[in-house]
Amino acid sequence: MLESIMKATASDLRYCSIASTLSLIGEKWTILILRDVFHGVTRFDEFLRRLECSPAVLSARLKTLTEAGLLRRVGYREPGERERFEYRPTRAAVELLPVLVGLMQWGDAHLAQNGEGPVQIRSRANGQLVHAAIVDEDGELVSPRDMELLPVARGTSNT
Amino acid sequence: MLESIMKATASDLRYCSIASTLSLIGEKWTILILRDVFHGVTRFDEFLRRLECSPAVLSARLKTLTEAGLLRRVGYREPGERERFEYRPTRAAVELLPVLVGLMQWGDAHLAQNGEGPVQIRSRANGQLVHAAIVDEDGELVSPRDMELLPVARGTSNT
DNA sequence: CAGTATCCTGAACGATACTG
DNA sequence: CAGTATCGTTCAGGATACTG
Repeated sequence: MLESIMKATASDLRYCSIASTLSLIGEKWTILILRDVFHGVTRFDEFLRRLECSPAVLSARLKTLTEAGLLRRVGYREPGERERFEYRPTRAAVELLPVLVGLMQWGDAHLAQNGEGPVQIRSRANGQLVHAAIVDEDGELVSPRDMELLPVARGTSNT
Repeated sequence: MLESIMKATASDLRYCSIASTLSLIGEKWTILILRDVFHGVTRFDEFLRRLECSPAVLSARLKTLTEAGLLRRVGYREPGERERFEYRPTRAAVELLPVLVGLMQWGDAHLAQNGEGPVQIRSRANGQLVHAAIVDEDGELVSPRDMELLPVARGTSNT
């Protein structure tokens, strides 16, 4: 039943956007940094305490994420201190939320002891639990079996 | 504006479901294998050709994914041949689709040349493009700023 | 506090040869 | 065809010391 959800002609998947995105954020700590950013963490020291990774790795990942436009460095200065920086999510980072929420809910459902994890995400509007889903342009839910995968011709027909 | 999307008390994130899920499927080739599975790839040799990874790595990942319940091995036998196996996605794998679609659309939007990737996913019902989103229990879209993150007490209050 | 520099280890990966 | 076995390498990451 499931094998026919998507059936592609052999489009060139080496240029696949999944692979591209993973090459940017697929390293071990990167998504966890983003997770903490959405938890409100902004400062180097706090990332370090919560992630328990090495400062060198943290520094490198923050730099990559900043250069990629997922975080922006915002200067601040406590009175009498030198300028320091906070790391805040950009709109591009927010657009990764479905991925983060999707990873979380999958782990909740399949890896947590009783099917629920240590964190819930609710809508402020009505208190309902939220979840990642696939929707069409009208916002209507699309079932996996109704999804059709289409390779996009590129650089062949026009000029 | 964005920093307050979620604001958590310091719940213990080492047991975070995002981290758990990533520890299972966060290795370099795993998600790309799943991608190909949803493209209809089922056989070892075809994975190998499309992924261009080493057979040892492929074998190990297929095993992990099968043991984790994301793929199932289905025997088949061509007449006169010995039994061989196909790898097909389980329901648990289908539940990862929002993650895959989310990764793809983020790459399309932020890494592809002209904002579109080599593959489109459309709804068979109405031909519309689909995308990963965050919805509430009624299926209504939830904006990131309306999301509220709540730590779940565990093992403290009852008994 | 907010990082950078250095050294080291291990694991993931690539290449390749081999097997039923 | 569908894998397993072996070997070598590279690179991410851990530990730790250091700097403005």
